[in-house]
Amino acid sequence: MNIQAFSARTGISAHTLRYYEKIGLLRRVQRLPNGHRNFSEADLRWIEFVQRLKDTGMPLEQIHHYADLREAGDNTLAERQQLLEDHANHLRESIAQQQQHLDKLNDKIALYRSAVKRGRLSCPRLPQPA
Amino acid sequence: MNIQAFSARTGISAHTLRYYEKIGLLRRVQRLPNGHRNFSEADLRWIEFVQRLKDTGMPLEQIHHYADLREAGDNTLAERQQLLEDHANHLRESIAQQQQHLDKLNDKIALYRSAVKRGRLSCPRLPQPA
DNA sequence: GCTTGACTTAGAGTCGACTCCAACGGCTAA
DNA sequence: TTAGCCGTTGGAGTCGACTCTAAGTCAAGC
Repeated sequence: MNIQAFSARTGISAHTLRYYEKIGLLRRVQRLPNGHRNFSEADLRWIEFVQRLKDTGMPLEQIHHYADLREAGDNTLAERQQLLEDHANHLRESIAQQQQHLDKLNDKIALYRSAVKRGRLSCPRLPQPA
Repeated sequence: MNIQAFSARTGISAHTLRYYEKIGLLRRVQRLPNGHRNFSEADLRWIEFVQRLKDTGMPLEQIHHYADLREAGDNTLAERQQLLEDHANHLRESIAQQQQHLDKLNDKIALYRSAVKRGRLSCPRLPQPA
């Protein structure tokens, strides 16, 4: 798979893919005799996992660390598991927080809905004069 | 409330508060005769709302736009409502997406759990030789 | 009167994550 | 054989959001 095809399948720009290889998120990408990258299905599975970590807020540096562990072999399994569990815990908390934010936002929207009907936002403390 | 007290109550650094005022997220902050800022309870409520928008992924530029609308008065109520509803919809989708990511992550962690017991990650296709 | 410390400003620097640029190579089609 | 692509590289530039620095003001305490 050349870089354009891989870009199309991952939704990551060719620029960014080269950048990821440069900083070590993608490693040992095969090359054709002319020097062009030749991405594999394994690269695809890996980059999809990288995307998941990134999309859930893990910094590239930490993903890089995970890649280091992965490269180091089976004696880093426990550390990788720990890393993923910590990340999953953060994610759980973050989702709960976002849900709270959403609830509050919906409260505010409800205020706006009735305010738009009245044409003003402020809610007077006292009944309007007759 | 001086900038330190306001910083303590919001969790936003004094640096960042000045920055927010500079870029127009905080407006018409009162000053003491010596030029020091004197934040009000209304400033507090506003900045907490700003934090909520920011924490849910709204760029400062869009929050700035909301501040513009707010400043323009009651004839922007409908537009503000729309902006918040759009944002709430994005947030809803984002939460669903994050939840999916979490589920997949948990699947992977489950794999790791059993892998750590075995001491290797790969799952052989065939039963082990006797 | 002098130091200390919190505050002020404009503007520069940092950081993470891209994003682009210039200069080049190799393949194909006219 | 030359034009037009697609690919390569190192390195520079951009962007959002801070974060810090330098130089200054001002009030309180010793």
